[in-house]
Amino acid sequence: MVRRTQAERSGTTTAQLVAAAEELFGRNGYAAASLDAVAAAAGVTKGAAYHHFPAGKTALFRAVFVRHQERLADALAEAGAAAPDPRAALLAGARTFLEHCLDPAFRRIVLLDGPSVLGWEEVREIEYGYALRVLRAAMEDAVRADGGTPDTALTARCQLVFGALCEAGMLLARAEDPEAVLPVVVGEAGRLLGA
Amino acid sequence: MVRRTQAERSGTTTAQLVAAAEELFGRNGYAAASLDAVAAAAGVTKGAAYHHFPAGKTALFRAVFVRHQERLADALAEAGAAAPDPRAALLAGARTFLEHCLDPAFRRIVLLDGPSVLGWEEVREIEYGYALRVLRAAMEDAVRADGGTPDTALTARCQLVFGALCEAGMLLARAEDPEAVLPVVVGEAGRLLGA
DNA sequence: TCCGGTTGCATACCCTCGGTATGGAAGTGA
DNA sequence: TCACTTCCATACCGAGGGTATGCAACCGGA
Repeated sequence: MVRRTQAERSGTTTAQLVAAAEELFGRNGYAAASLDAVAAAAGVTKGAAYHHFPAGKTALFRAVFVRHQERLADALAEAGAAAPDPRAALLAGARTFLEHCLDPAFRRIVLLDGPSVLGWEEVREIEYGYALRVLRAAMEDAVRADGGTPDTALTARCQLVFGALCEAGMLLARAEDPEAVLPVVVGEAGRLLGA
Repeated sequence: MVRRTQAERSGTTTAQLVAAAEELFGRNGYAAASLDAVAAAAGVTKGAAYHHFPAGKTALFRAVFVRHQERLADALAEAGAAAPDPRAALLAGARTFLEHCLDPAFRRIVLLDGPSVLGWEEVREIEYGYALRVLRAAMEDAVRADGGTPDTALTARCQLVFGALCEAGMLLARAEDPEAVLPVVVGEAGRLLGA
Protein backbone atom coordinates (compact mmCIF):
# COMPACT_ATOMS: atom_id res chain seq x y z
CA MET A 1 0.00 0.00 0.00
CA VAL A 2 1.39 3.34 -1.03
CA ARG A 3 1.51 6.25 1.35
CA ARG A 4 -1.99 7.63 1.88
CA THR A 5 -3.01 10.90 3.42
CA GLN A 6 -4.98 10.99 6.68
CA ALA A 7 -8.05 12.37 4.94
CA GLU A 8 -7.95 9.46 2.52
CA ARG A 9 -7.63 6.87 5.26
CA SER A 10 -10.40 8.48 7.26
CA GLY A 11 -12.65 8.89 4.25
CA THR A 12 -12.43 5.32 3.04
CA THR A 13 -13.02 3.77 6.44
CA THR A 14 -15.99 5.96 7.27
CA ALA A 15 -17.45 5.20 3.84
CA GLN A 16 -16.98 1.47 4.35
CA LEU A 17 -18.45 1.75 7.83
CA VAL A 18 -21.54 3.57 6.62
CA ALA A 19 -21.95 1.19 3.70
CA ALA A 20 -21.74 -1.84 5.96
CA ALA A 21 -24.11 -0.25 8.46
CA GLU A 22 -26.61 0.52 5.71
CA GLU A 23 -26.46 -3.08 4.60
CA LEU A 24 -26.86 -4.67 8.04
CA PHE A 25 -29.28 -2.16 9.57
CA GLY A 26 -31.40 -2.33 6.44
CA ARG A 27 -31.45 -6.11 6.36
CA ASN A 28 -32.27 -7.06 9.94
CA GLY A 29 -32.97 -3.79 11.69
CA TYR A 30 -31.04 -1.60 14.06
CA ALA A 31 -31.28 -3.75 17.16
CA ALA A 32 -30.34 -7.01 15.44
CA ALA A 33 -27.12 -5.73 13.90
CA SER A 34 -24.26 -5.50 16.38
CA LEU A 35 -21.56 -2.89 16.09
CA ASP A 36 -18.95 -5.63 15.97
CA ALA A 37 -20.74 -7.17 13.01
CA VAL A 38 -20.92 -3.82 11.21
CA ALA A 39 -17.25 -3.13 11.83
CA ALA A 40 -16.29 -6.62 10.69
CA ALA A 41 -18.35 -6.21 7.51
CA ALA A 42 -16.49 -2.95 6.91
CA GLY A 43 -13.14 -4.71 7.35
CA VAL A 44 -12.25 -2.86 10.56
CA THR A 45 -12.91 -3.21 14.28
CA LYS A 46 -15.13 -1.47 16.79
CA GLY A 47 -12.29 0.87 17.70
CA ALA A 48 -12.41 2.44 14.25
CA ALA A 49 -16.17 2.87 14.48
CA TYR A 50 -15.93 4.72 17.78
CA HIS A 51 -13.08 6.83 16.47
CA HIS A 52 -15.14 8.18 13.57
CA PHE A 53 -18.50 8.09 15.33
CA PRO A 54 -17.80 9.02 18.95
CA ALA A 55 -21.52 9.06 19.73
CA GLY A 56 -21.59 5.35 18.98
CA LYS A 57 -24.14 3.16 17.28
CA THR A 58 -26.89 5.76 17.02
CA ALA A 59 -24.54 8.17 15.24
CA LEU A 60 -23.76 5.49 12.68
CA PHE A 61 -27.46 4.89 12.22
CA ARG A 62 -27.99 8.60 11.79
CA ALA A 63 -25.46 8.66 8.96
CA VAL A 64 -27.29 5.83 7.23
CA PHE A 65 -30.59 7.61 7.70
CA VAL A 66 -29.24 10.82 6.19
CA ARG A 67 -27.87 8.87 3.24
CA HIS A 68 -31.31 7.49 2.46
CA GLN A 69 -32.78 10.97 2.76
CA GLU A 70 -30.24 12.36 0.32
CA ARG A 71 -31.05 9.76 -2.31
CA LEU A 72 -34.78 10.23 -1.79
CA ALA A 73 -34.59 14.01 -2.03
CA ASP A 74 -32.56 13.77 -5.22
CA ALA A 75 -35.09 11.44 -6.80
CA LEU A 76 -37.96 13.68 -5.71
CA ALA A 77 -36.36 16.78 -7.14
CA GLU A 78 -35.71 14.99 -10.41
CA ALA A 79 -39.28 13.71 -10.64
CA GLY A 80 -40.66 17.16 -9.86
CA ALA A 81 -38.53 18.88 -12.46
CA ALA A 82 -39.77 16.51 -15.17
CA ALA A 83 -43.44 17.19 -14.45
CA PRO A 84 -45.38 19.59 -16.70
CA ASP A 85 -47.30 21.38 -13.95
CA PRO A 86 -47.31 21.69 -10.13
CA ARG A 87 -50.13 19.21 -9.58
CA ALA A 88 -48.43 16.61 -11.77
CA ALA A 89 -45.22 17.27 -9.86
CA LEU A 90 -46.99 16.45 -6.60
CA LEU A 91 -48.32 13.18 -7.94
CA ALA A 92 -44.97 12.25 -9.45
CA GLY A 93 -43.31 12.94 -6.12
CA ALA A 94 -45.79 10.76 -4.29
CA ARG A 95 -45.20 7.98 -6.75
CA THR A 96 -41.43 8.33 -6.41
CA PHE A 97 -41.66 8.15 -2.65
CA LEU A 98 -43.83 5.04 -2.79
CA GLU A 99 -41.40 3.40 -5.17
CA HIS A 100 -38.65 3.96 -2.64
CA CYS A 101 -40.85 2.31 -0.04
CA LEU A 102 -40.76 -0.88 -2.08
CA ASP A 103 -37.19 -1.29 -0.83
CA PRO A 104 -37.29 -3.18 2.48
CA ALA A 105 -34.10 -1.50 3.68
CA PHE A 106 -35.62 1.93 3.07
CA ARG A 107 -38.72 1.03 5.05
CA ARG A 108 -36.72 -0.39 7.95
CA ILE A 109 -34.35 2.56 8.24
CA VAL A 110 -36.59 5.50 7.42
CA LEU A 111 -40.06 4.41 8.52
CA LEU A 112 -39.59 1.81 11.24
CA ASP A 113 -36.33 2.20 13.15
CA GLY A 114 -35.71 5.88 12.45
CA PRO A 115 -38.32 7.37 14.76
CA SER A 116 -37.61 4.84 17.49
CA VAL A 117 -33.82 5.20 17.43
CA LEU A 118 -33.38 8.91 16.71
CA GLY A 119 -36.65 10.12 18.14
CA TRP A 120 -39.50 11.59 16.15
CA GLU A 121 -38.29 15.13 16.57
CA GLU A 122 -34.82 14.57 15.15
CA VAL A 123 -36.14 12.43 12.33
CA ARG A 124 -38.51 15.12 11.16
CA GLU A 125 -35.83 17.75 11.61
CA ILE A 126 -33.55 15.83 9.26
CA GLU A 127 -36.36 15.24 6.80
CA TYR A 128 -37.15 18.95 6.74
CA GLY A 129 -33.76 19.32 5.10
CA TYR A 130 -34.56 16.76 2.42
CA ALA A 131 -37.82 15.10 1.41
CA LEU A 132 -40.15 17.27 3.46
CA ARG A 133 -38.61 20.43 2.05
CA VAL A 134 -39.28 19.22 -1.47
CA LEU A 135 -42.83 18.18 -0.61
CA ARG A 136 -43.62 21.49 1.01
CA ALA A 137 -42.27 23.46 -1.94
CA ALA A 138 -44.31 21.36 -4.34
CA MET A 139 -47.45 21.94 -2.29
CA GLU A 140 -46.83 25.68 -2.24
CA ASP A 141 -46.49 25.68 -6.02
CA ALA A 142 -49.70 23.70 -6.38
CA VAL A 143 -51.61 26.07 -4.14
CA ARG A 144 -50.36 29.10 -6.06
CA ALA A 145 -51.18 27.46 -9.38
CA ASP A 146 -54.75 27.06 -8.14
CA GLY A 147 -54.90 30.77 -7.47
CA GLY A 148 -54.65 30.39 -3.70
CA THR A 149 -52.11 31.77 -1.30
CA PRO A 150 -50.08 29.58 1.06
CA ASP A 151 -51.20 30.00 4.66
CA THR A 152 -49.78 29.00 8.00
CA ALA A 153 -51.69 25.73 8.04
CA LEU A 154 -49.80 24.54 4.98
CA THR A 155 -46.94 23.24 7.08
CA ALA A 156 -49.32 21.11 9.12
CA ARG A 157 -51.09 19.94 6.00
CA CYS A 158 -47.80 19.00 4.43
CA GLN A 159 -46.94 16.93 7.45
CA LEU A 160 -50.29 15.12 7.49
CA VAL A 161 -49.92 14.23 3.83
CA PHE A 162 -46.47 12.95 4.58
CA GLY A 163 -47.82 10.74 7.34
CA ALA A 164 -50.41 9.34 4.97
CA LEU A 165 -47.70 8.64 2.40
CA CYS A 166 -45.57 6.78 4.93
CA GLU A 167 -48.53 4.62 5.85
CA ALA A 168 -49.21 4.07 2.18
CA GLY A 169 -45.65 2.92 1.70
CA MET A 170 -45.99 0.29 4.40
CA LEU A 171 -49.37 -0.77 3.06
CA LEU A 172 -47.89 -1.12 -0.38
CA ALA A 173 -45.09 -3.33 0.86
CA ARG A 174 -47.54 -5.60 2.65
CA ALA A 175 -49.44 -6.31 -0.55
CA GLU A 176 -48.64 -9.56 -2.32
CA ASP A 177 -48.29 -7.76 -5.64
CA PRO A 178 -47.00 -4.26 -4.85
CA GLU A 179 -46.60 -3.26 -8.45
CA ALA A 180 -50.29 -3.83 -9.07
CA VAL A 181 -51.43 -1.95 -5.98
CA LEU A 182 -49.20 1.05 -6.58
CA PRO A 183 -51.59 2.84 -8.96
CA VAL A 184 -54.47 2.41 -6.50
CA VAL A 185 -52.50 3.88 -3.66
CA VAL A 186 -51.21 6.69 -5.85
CA GLY A 187 -54.82 7.43 -6.75
CA GLU A 188 -55.83 7.60 -3.11
CA ALA A 189 -52.85 9.83 -2.37
CA GLY A 190 -53.91 12.09 -5.21
CA ARG A 191 -57.36 12.31 -3.68
CA LEU A 192 -55.83 13.45 -0.39
CA LEU A 193 -53.70 15.99 -2.22
CA GLY A 194 -56.85 17.53 -3.63
CA ALA A 195 -57.36 19.48 -0.44
CA MET B 1 -51.08 -12.99 54.23
CA VAL B 2 -54.11 -15.23 54.07
CA ARG B 3 -54.23 -18.21 51.80
CA ARG B 4 -54.62 -17.08 48.18
CA THR B 5 -55.63 -19.13 45.19
CA GLN B 6 -53.20 -19.65 42.31
CA ALA B 7 -55.35 -17.61 39.95
CA GLU B 8 -55.23 -14.73 42.41
CA ARG B 9 -51.46 -14.90 42.80
CA SER B 10 -50.95 -15.12 39.07
CA GLY B 11 -53.43 -12.37 38.34
CA THR B 12 -52.01 -9.82 40.73
CA THR B 13 -48.40 -10.35 39.67
CA THR B 14 -49.16 -10.12 35.95
CA ALA B 15 -51.21 -7.00 36.59
CA GLN B 16 -48.39 -5.43 38.59
CA LEU B 17 -45.92 -6.47 35.92
CA VAL B 18 -47.93 -4.90 33.10
CA ALA B 19 -48.57 -1.76 35.14
CA ALA B 20 -44.87 -1.34 35.90
CA ALA B 21 -43.98 -2.03 32.27
CA GLU B 22 -46.49 0.54 31.07
CA GLU B 23 -44.98 3.09 33.42
CA LEU B 24 -41.33 2.45 32.52
CA PHE B 25 -41.75 1.79 28.80
CA GLY B 26 -43.95 4.84 28.52
CA ARG B 27 -41.54 7.09 30.34
CA ASN B 28 -38.19 6.29 28.77
CA GLY B 29 -38.98 3.97 25.91
CA TYR B 30 -38.68 0.27 25.38
CA ALA B 31 -34.91 0.04 25.00
CA ALA B 32 -34.11 2.20 28.02
CA ALA B 33 -36.19 0.19 30.48
CA SER B 34 -34.55 -3.06 31.54
CA LEU B 35 -36.56 -6.11 32.46
CA ASP B 36 -34.92 -6.16 35.88
CA ALA B 37 -36.10 -2.61 36.47
CA VAL B 38 -39.65 -3.46 35.40
CA ALA B 39 -39.73 -6.52 37.63
CA ALA B 40 -38.32 -4.55 40.55
CA ALA B 41 -40.93 -1.83 40.06
CA ALA B 42 -43.57 -4.54 40.13
CA GLY B 43 -42.16 -5.90 43.38
CA VAL B 44 -41.00 -9.19 41.88
CA THR B 45 -37.93 -10.51 40.02
CA LYS B 46 -37.13 -11.41 36.45
CA GLY B 47 -38.07 -15.02 37.12
CA ALA B 48 -41.70 -14.05 37.65
CA ALA B 49 -41.69 -12.01 34.46
CA TYR B 50 -40.43 -14.93 32.38
CA HIS B 51 -42.89 -17.26 34.08
CA HIS B 52 -45.90 -15.21 33.01
CA PHE B 53 -44.41 -13.92 29.74
CA PRO B 54 -42.32 -16.79 28.36
CA ALA B 55 -41.66 -14.86 25.16
CA GLY B 56 -39.77 -12.30 27.22
CA LYS B 57 -39.54 -8.55 27.01
CA THR B 58 -41.36 -8.12 23.71
CA ALA B 59 -44.35 -10.08 25.04
CA LEU B 60 -44.56 -7.73 27.99
CA PHE B 61 -44.41 -4.78 25.64
CA ARG B 62 -47.14 -6.33 23.54
CA ALA B 63 -49.38 -6.54 26.60
CA VAL B 64 -48.80 -2.85 27.30
CA PHE B 65 -49.50 -1.99 23.67
CA VAL B 66 -52.78 -3.91 23.70
CA ARG B 67 -53.79 -2.18 26.91
CA HIS B 68 -53.38 1.22 25.27
CA GLN B 69 -55.39 0.03 22.29
CA GLU B 70 -58.21 -1.15 24.52
CA ARG B 71 -58.48 2.19 26.25
CA LEU B 72 -58.31 4.06 22.95
CA ALA B 73 -60.95 1.90 21.29
CA ASP B 74 -63.29 2.36 24.25
CA ALA B 75 -62.90 6.13 24.11
CA LEU B 76 -63.44 6.12 20.35
CA ALA B 77 -66.61 4.07 20.58
CA GLU B 78 -67.93 6.33 23.29
CA ALA B 79 -67.19 9.47 21.29
CA GLY B 80 -68.78 8.00 18.18
CA ALA B 81 -71.94 6.98 19.98
CA ALA B 82 -72.42 10.49 21.30
CA ALA B 83 -72.20 12.11 17.86
CA PRO B 84 -75.42 13.15 16.07
CA ASP B 85 -74.42 11.96 12.58
CA PRO B 86 -71.73 9.81 10.89
CA ARG B 87 -69.62 12.75 9.79
CA ALA B 88 -69.64 14.28 13.24
CA ALA B 89 -68.72 10.86 14.61
CA LEU B 90 -65.66 10.80 12.37
CA LEU B 91 -64.53 14.21 13.54
CA ALA B 92 -65.17 13.35 17.16
CA GLY B 93 -63.13 10.19 16.77
CA ALA B 94 -60.25 12.10 15.23
CA ARG B 95 -60.35 14.56 18.08
CA THR B 96 -60.42 11.77 20.65
CA PHE B 97 -57.42 10.08 19.05
CA LEU B 98 -55.47 13.33 19.01
CA GLU B 99 -56.26 13.94 22.66
CA HIS B 100 -54.79 10.54 23.46
CA CYS B 101 -51.68 11.58 21.56
CA LEU B 102 -51.16 14.37 24.06
CA ASP B 103 -50.03 11.68 26.50
CA PRO B 104 -46.27 11.13 26.03
CA ALA B 105 -46.54 7.51 27.15
CA PHE B 106 -49.20 6.83 24.53
CA ARG B 107 -47.02 8.33 21.81
CA ARG B 108 -43.95 6.35 22.86
CA ILE B 109 -45.71 3.00 23.10
CA VAL B 110 -48.17 3.19 20.23
CA LEU B 111 -46.54 5.48 17.68
CA LEU B 112 -42.80 5.27 18.25
CA ASP B 113 -41.69 1.99 19.79
CA GLY B 114 -44.63 -0.16 18.70
CA PRO B 115 -43.76 -0.52 15.03
CA SER B 116 -40.07 -0.93 15.76
CA VAL B 117 -40.46 -3.54 18.51
CA LEU B 118 -43.42 -5.58 17.27
CA GLY B 119 -43.04 -4.91 13.58
CA TRP B 120 -45.39 -2.86 11.46
CA GLU B 121 -47.41 -5.86 10.42
CA GLU B 122 -48.24 -7.07 13.93
CA VAL B 123 -48.96 -3.55 15.13
CA ARG B 124 -51.54 -2.95 12.43
CA GLU B 125 -52.97 -6.41 12.98
CA ILE B 126 -53.59 -5.57 16.62
CA GLU B 127 -54.97 -2.17 15.76
CA TYR B 128 -57.41 -3.73 13.31
CA GLY B 129 -58.99 -5.31 16.37
CA TYR B 130 -59.34 -1.96 18.13
CA ALA B 131 -58.95 1.59 16.87
CA LEU B 132 -58.72 0.80 13.16
CA ARG B 133 -61.88 -1.29 13.30
CA VAL B 134 -63.77 1.65 14.81
CA LEU B 135 -62.33 4.09 12.27
CA ARG B 136 -63.23 1.87 9.36
CA ALA B 137 -66.79 1.39 10.56
CA ALA B 138 -67.17 5.14 11.02
CA MET B 139 -65.90 5.78 7.50
CA GLU B 140 -68.30 3.22 6.07
CA ASP B 141 -71.17 4.92 7.83
CA ALA B 142 -70.08 8.30 6.55
CA VAL B 143 -69.86 7.04 2.97
CA ARG B 144 -73.31 5.48 3.16
CA ALA B 145 -74.75 8.64 4.69
CA ASP B 146 -73.45 10.54 1.67
CA GLY B 147 -75.33 8.17 -0.59
CA GLY B 148 -72.21 6.32 -1.73
CA THR B 149 -71.34 2.67 -1.43
CA PRO B 150 -68.19 1.40 0.27
CA ASP B 151 -65.69 0.05 -2.22
CA THR B 152 -62.53 -1.99 -1.99
CA ALA B 153 -60.34 1.09 -1.80
CA LEU B 154 -61.95 2.10 1.47
CA THR B 155 -59.59 -0.08 3.48
CA ALA B 156 -56.61 1.62 1.91
CA ARG B 157 -58.17 5.04 2.40
CA CYS B 158 -58.87 4.25 6.03
CA GLN B 159 -55.25 3.33 6.53
CA LEU B 160 -53.96 6.50 4.86
CA VAL B 161 -56.18 8.63 7.06
CA PHE B 162 -54.89 6.76 10.06
CA GLY B 163 -51.32 7.50 9.03
CA ALA B 164 -52.14 11.16 8.71
CA LEU B 165 -53.74 11.14 12.15
CA CYS B 166 -50.66 9.54 13.72
CA GLU B 167 -48.48 12.20 12.18
CA ALA B 168 -50.91 14.84 13.39
CA GLY B 169 -50.62 13.45 16.89
CA MET B 170 -46.85 13.78 16.88
CA LEU B 171 -47.09 17.24 15.37
CA LEU B 172 -49.53 18.24 18.05
CA ALA B 173 -47.23 17.06 20.82
CA ARG B 174 -44.34 19.03 19.39
CA ALA B 175 -46.26 22.29 19.57
CA GLU B 176 -45.51 24.53 22.52
CA ASP B 177 -49.23 24.99 23.20
CA PRO B 178 -50.90 21.75 22.11
CA GLU B 179 -54.33 22.76 23.35
CA ALA B 180 -54.33 25.79 21.06
CA VAL B 181 -53.15 23.86 18.01
CA LEU B 182 -55.63 21.03 18.44
CA PRO B 183 -58.52 22.76 16.65
CA VAL B 184 -56.27 23.61 13.69
CA VAL B 185 -55.13 20.03 13.31
CA VAL B 186 -58.66 18.72 13.76
CA GLY B 187 -59.71 21.05 10.99
CA GLU B 188 -57.02 19.79 8.67
CA ALA B 189 -57.96 16.21 9.53
CA GLY B 190 -61.56 17.03 8.70
CA ARG B 191 -60.42 18.37 5.35
CA LEU B 192 -58.71 15.06 4.64
CA LEU B 193 -61.80 13.17 5.71
CA GLY B 194 -63.76 15.04 3.09
CA ALA B 195 -62.58 12.62 0.43
C1' DT C 1 15.80 14.08 7.08
C1' DC C 2 14.76 13.80 11.60
C1' DC C 3 11.34 14.25 15.30
C1' DG C 4 7.64 15.88 18.58
C1' DG C 5 2.70 15.87 17.98
C1' DT C 6 -1.53 14.38 16.09
C1' DT C 7 -4.63 11.14 13.90
C1' DG C 8 -6.26 6.37 12.80
C1' DC C 9 -7.22 2.20 14.55
C1' DA C 10 -6.65 -2.56 17.06
C1' DT C 11 -6.74 -5.11 21.42
C1' DA C 12 -8.30 -5.89 25.85
C1' DC C 13 -11.41 -4.99 29.18
C1' DC C 14 -15.87 -3.74 31.96
C1' DC C 15 -20.75 -3.69 32.70
C1' DT C 16 -25.40 -3.92 31.59
C1' DC C 17 -28.98 -6.69 30.11
C1' DG C 18 -31.84 -10.41 27.85
C1' DG C 19 -32.41 -15.08 28.45
C1' DT C 20 -31.91 -19.91 30.79
C1' DA C 21 -31.46 -23.39 34.51
C1' DT C 22 -32.40 -24.90 38.92
C1' DG C 23 -34.36 -25.24 43.41
C1' DG C 24 -37.71 -24.43 46.64
C1' DA C 25 -42.10 -22.53 48.53
C1' DA C 26 -47.06 -22.04 47.93
C1' DG C 27 -51.24 -23.93 46.33
C1' DT C 28 -54.18 -28.21 44.42
C1' DG C 29 -56.71 -32.53 43.95
C1' DA C 30 -57.28 -37.11 45.74
C1' DT D 1 -51.46 -36.60 54.14
C1' DC D 2 -49.12 -36.76 49.79
C1' DA D 3 -47.89 -36.71 45.00
C1' DC D 4 -48.26 -33.06 41.63
C1' DT D 5 -48.55 -28.63 39.59
C1' DT D 6 -48.00 -23.70 39.64
C1' DC D 7 -45.47 -19.70 41.08
C1' DC D 8 -41.33 -17.33 41.60
C1' DA D 9 -36.40 -16.31 43.40
C1' DT D 10 -31.45 -17.07 42.85
C1' DA D 11 -27.59 -18.03 40.20
C1' DC D 12 -25.57 -18.19 36.04
C1' DC D 13 -24.31 -17.49 30.86
C1' DG D 14 -23.35 -15.06 26.58
C1' DA D 15 -23.92 -11.15 23.68
C1' DG D 16 -23.31 -6.58 22.94
C1' DG D 17 -22.52 -1.37 23.75
C1' DG D 18 -19.12 1.42 25.44
C1' DT D 19 -14.21 2.69 27.38
C1' DA D 20 -9.08 2.61 28.07
C1' DT D 21 -4.76 1.88 26.42
C1' DG D 22 -1.11 1.33 23.20
C1' DC D 23 0.98 1.28 18.82
C1' DA D 24 1.57 2.51 13.99
C1' DA D 25 0.76 5.63 10.32
C1' DC D 26 0.76 10.44 8.97
C1' DC D 27 2.07 15.53 9.41
C1' DG D 28 4.57 19.82 9.81
C1' DG D 29 8.35 22.28 11.04
C1' DA D 30 13.52 22.65 12.02
